[in-house]
Amino acid sequence: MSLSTKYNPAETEDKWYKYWMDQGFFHSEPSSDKEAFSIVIPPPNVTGVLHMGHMLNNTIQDVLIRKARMEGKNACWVPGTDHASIATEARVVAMLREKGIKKSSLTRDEFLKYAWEWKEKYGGIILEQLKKLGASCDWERTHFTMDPDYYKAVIKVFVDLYNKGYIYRGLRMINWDCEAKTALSNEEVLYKEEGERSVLYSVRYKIKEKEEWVTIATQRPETIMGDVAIAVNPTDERYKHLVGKKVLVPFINREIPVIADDYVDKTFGTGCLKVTPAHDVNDYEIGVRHNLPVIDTINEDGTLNEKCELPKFFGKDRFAVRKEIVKDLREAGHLVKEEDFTTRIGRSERTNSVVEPKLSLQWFVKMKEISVRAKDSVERDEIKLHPAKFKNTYRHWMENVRDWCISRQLWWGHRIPAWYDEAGNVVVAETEAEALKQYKIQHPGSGIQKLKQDVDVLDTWASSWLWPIEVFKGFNEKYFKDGRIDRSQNADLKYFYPTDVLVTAPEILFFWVARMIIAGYEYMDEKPFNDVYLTGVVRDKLGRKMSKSLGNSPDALELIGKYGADGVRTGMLFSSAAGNDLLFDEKLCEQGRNFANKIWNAFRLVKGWEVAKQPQPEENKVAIEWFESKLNQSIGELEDHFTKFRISDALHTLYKLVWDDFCSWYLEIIKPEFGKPIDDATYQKTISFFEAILKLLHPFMPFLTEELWHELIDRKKEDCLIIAEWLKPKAFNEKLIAHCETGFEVVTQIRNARNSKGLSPKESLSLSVNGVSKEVDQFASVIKKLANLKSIEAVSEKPTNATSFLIGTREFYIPLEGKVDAAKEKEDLRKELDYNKGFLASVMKKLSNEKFVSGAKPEVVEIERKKKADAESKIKSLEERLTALG
RNA sequence: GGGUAUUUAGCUCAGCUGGUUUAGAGCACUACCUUGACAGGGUAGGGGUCACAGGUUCGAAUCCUGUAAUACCCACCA
Repeated sequence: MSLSTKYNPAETEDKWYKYWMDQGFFHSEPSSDKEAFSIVIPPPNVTGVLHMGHMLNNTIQDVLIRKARMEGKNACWVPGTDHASIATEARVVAMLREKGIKKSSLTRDEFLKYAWEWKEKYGGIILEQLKKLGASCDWERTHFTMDPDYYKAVIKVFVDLYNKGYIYRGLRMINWDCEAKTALSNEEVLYKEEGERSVLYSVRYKIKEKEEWVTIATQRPETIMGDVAIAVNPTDERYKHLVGKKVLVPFINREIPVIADDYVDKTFGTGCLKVTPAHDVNDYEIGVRHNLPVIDTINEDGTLNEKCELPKFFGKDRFAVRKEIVKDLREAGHLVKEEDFTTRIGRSERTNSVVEPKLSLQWFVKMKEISVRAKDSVERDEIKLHPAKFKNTYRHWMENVRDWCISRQLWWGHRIPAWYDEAGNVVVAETEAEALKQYKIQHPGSGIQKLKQDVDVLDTWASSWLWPIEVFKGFNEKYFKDGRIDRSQNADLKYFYPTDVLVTAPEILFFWVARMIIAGYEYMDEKPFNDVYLTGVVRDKLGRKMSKSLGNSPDALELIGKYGADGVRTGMLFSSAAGNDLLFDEKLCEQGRNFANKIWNAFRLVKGWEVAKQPQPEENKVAIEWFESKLNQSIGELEDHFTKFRISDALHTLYKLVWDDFCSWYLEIIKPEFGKPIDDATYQKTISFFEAILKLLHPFMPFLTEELWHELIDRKKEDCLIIAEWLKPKAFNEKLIAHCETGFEVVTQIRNARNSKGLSPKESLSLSVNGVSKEVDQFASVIKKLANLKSIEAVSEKPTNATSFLIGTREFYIPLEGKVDAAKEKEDLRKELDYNKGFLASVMKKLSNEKFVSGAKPEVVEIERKKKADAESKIKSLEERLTALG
C-alpha cells in the first residue's frame, strides 16, 4: 500500500464523527450493570461562537468522558446553551440598531420575537463547532436555559425561595440613563480610562449650635438638598467635637447631624463627607448603617423635583442646576474653594449621557443561611477543587457572601413572577391566574381583576445555577414537591446525579460554581458534582486576554482546519496545567500536529513490513520485554495523573512513551534491515503494543487513533476504538527498565563519540569494556545494533589509541587506530575530572559535618557515602586514563 | 483599599511530605547527519548564583518573615 508521508486529518475527522453518531456511541441511558460517569457542560452563550477558552475547556471534558467510556462506564456528557440575557440582549439591540430600529420603539413582545429569531438563527452554531473538535456529547440530551421546561423550573424555584423566605425586595442603587429613561446593567456603563475633568467644590455648612462652620468637598453641589448628614472619620481629631452636633444645609436650612463613619477617608478633601443616600452608592450604605432618611431630589429624566425645596430649580436639569447653585453658593459665601479634579464618570453605552445612580426596588436572595452547606462541603473536601488553591478563594467569598441581586433590567430572560396592583402590593406566583387567586385571598373584597407583572427578568445565573439538576428534568412537577426534589422516581437523576466532574473557568467560581453547589444542597439535598477542575484563562502569547476588540483570538475552526482537531486538542493540552493560564501560541498546535504525524509515520513503518516465519533475533526479545515493562510503568503514571486531574502531565507521559520509548528506541531496535522481513513473533507483539498506544491516546486524539485502529489490522467496522477496553496498569520489571537505561546510555555515549570524532554511523566500530558488566551483557545485541558495533569484548588491559567514556564506574573504550586526538581527549577527561572533584567536595562537605552524620536519617547518610565512593573511584579511573595518555 | 495567587533556562512550565549525583521537560537555539517511517525527521550540544533580603535546619528552589514586581477576584474615592 502507498500511504502519504503526512497524516491528513480532513479525510478522517468527519467520517468518524458521523460514524460514532450513527452508532449511538455518545448516547447513554441509565443502566443497572454499569457505573455512571456524567459531566454537564458549562453552557456557552447561545449566540456565541467557539473561542479558545471553549476549546480548552471542552477538550478536557472530552478527554475525561472518553476515558470513562473506555473504562466501561456509562459515560454521559450533557451539552447545551445558556440564554445569557445581557450578552444576547445587547447583540439583538445592536442588530436592531443597524436596521434602524430602536429598542424603545418596540413592545416587549415585539422585541422578544426578534430575539427568538436571532436565537434560532445563531443558536446552534457553537454546538456544531464543538462537534468539529470531536466533543462526544450526548446530543439527544441538549438543553437550553430558556426551553419551556427549563423556563418553568426557574420560575418555580423563584416562587419556592420566596415562599421559604429567602427572597425579598430591597433598595439598591442601579445605573440610570436619564436620556433613555432606562436602567442600565453594569456592563452598559463605560468609563474613560484616563478619567474625566471635573471640579471639586469645597462648601461650608454652618453648625446650628454655634458660630462655626464645617467644610465638605463635593463634585455634585446640585445634590446638597438631598443631604441627610455630614460624616467624618471617628478617629479624626479635627472633628471629634462636632460629632452629634447639627448642621444646616445651605439655602434650605434643614438640620442634619454630624456622624462618625469608618468609610470616610481623613486624607481626602477636607475629611468631611456630605451624605446623600439617594444619589451615591456609598452614601446609601452609610445611610443604612446610621438609619438616615433618603431624599431623592432627581426625577427619571435628570431634572430636579420638589423634594429639593427650592422652587426655582423644579424641573431643571441637574447640570444646569449645578451651574446655578455654584453661583448661589459663591454669592452666599458658602463656597470656600474650587479646584480642578480628574475623576471617573460613568457614561451610558447607549446615549453617552452621564449615568445617574438611582435607588430602586430590586429582588434579592438572602445568601447567609442557604449557603452554609455549600461552604462546608468544599471546606471538608466533599467537593474537591483542582487545583486546591482555589479553596482559599472560595472560602473567603463564602464567608463574606453578600445577598444576591437577581433582578435585571432587561427583557431577554426569565420574567420575574411577581404581580402588582396599582398600589404596589405584590404577590408572587407561577402564573397570572394563580397570582390573582392569591391576591384575592390576601385582599378580600378589593374587586381587582387585573394585576401587572414585574417588568424585569432574572439574572442569568439564577437559571444556570439549576443546570446540573434541570438537564435531568429535576424540577418537573412529578419530582419537585414541597421545595425538595424526590429523585426516587426520576431515573436519570437517580443514576447520573451527582455528576462526576465540572470543568470550568475560575472566574466564574462564585457566579456559577458556588451557586450550583448551593442549589444542589437546597433542592437535591446533595452536592452537584464531586470534583471541580478549574482551567486557566487562555491568553495570547503576550499574556493578554483573548478578546474581540484586540483581535488576538484565532479562529477556532481555522485552526482545526490547519492542524487537525487532534493536533489542536493536544497542542492546547501540552501547556495547560490545571488553574494555570494558557499562553496560546500557534506553535503549540504545530507541535500537536507533528505528534499526530509522528504516530502516523510509525504506523506507516510497521504497516510496510513484510512478515515471515523466522527465528526471533535476540535483541527483539529484549526489546519486547523492556517495552512491555515501560508501557505498564507509563500506564501507572498515567493513571496517577488522571486521579489528580493532571491532564497535561498525562499527555506528556504519553508523548514521551510514544516518541522516545516506542519510536526512538523500540522501533529502532526491532526494525529489520531494508528489504528484509520481520519475524512473525515480533510483528504480532508490535501490533499489540501499537494497539495499546492507540487506546491510551484515544481520549486525547480521537480521530487519528480511531483511523489507525481500523487500519492496523482487519476488524469489523463497528468494533471501534472509542468503545474499546481501557488498559489497567500491570506489574512491571523496574530493574529491567533501569538496566536497559544503562544500555541506552552506552549507545548514547558511542553516538556522542561518533559525533565528536566525525565518524559516520555507517562505519562499524568495536567496543571494549574493562571487566564484566551484567547490563552490557544483557543488552549486548541491542547495543550492537543501535550503535553499529562489530563486537563488544571484556578486557582487563586498558586499550591504547582509544577514546573512552565512563558509565557508573565502568570504563568503555572504542579503539580508534590513528584517529585519536590525544590533546582533545585529555581536555575532555580533565573537564570530567574537574566536575567529579567538585562533586566529591560537595559530598565531603556534608560527610565531614558531624551534625549531618549524627542528625540526618541513616539512609540519607548511606546514600552520601555511596556517592563519595563512586566519585572517588571515578576520579581514580579518570586520573589513570589521563596518565596513560601521557 | 481587601483578598488570592505567581516569580525556576531566551519562551512556556514541572519540581508533590526539605536530602535521590552540582535543578528537569517541551519549544526555541547551535553543530553535524539525512535516498529505506517521519526535514513536520535523526544524533548530540550549549544554556539557570531557582525575584531580592533575612531567618529556621546538619541540610532550603522547597518551610517561615519581610521587600519588590506581576496576574486575577471583590469593593471602589466624596
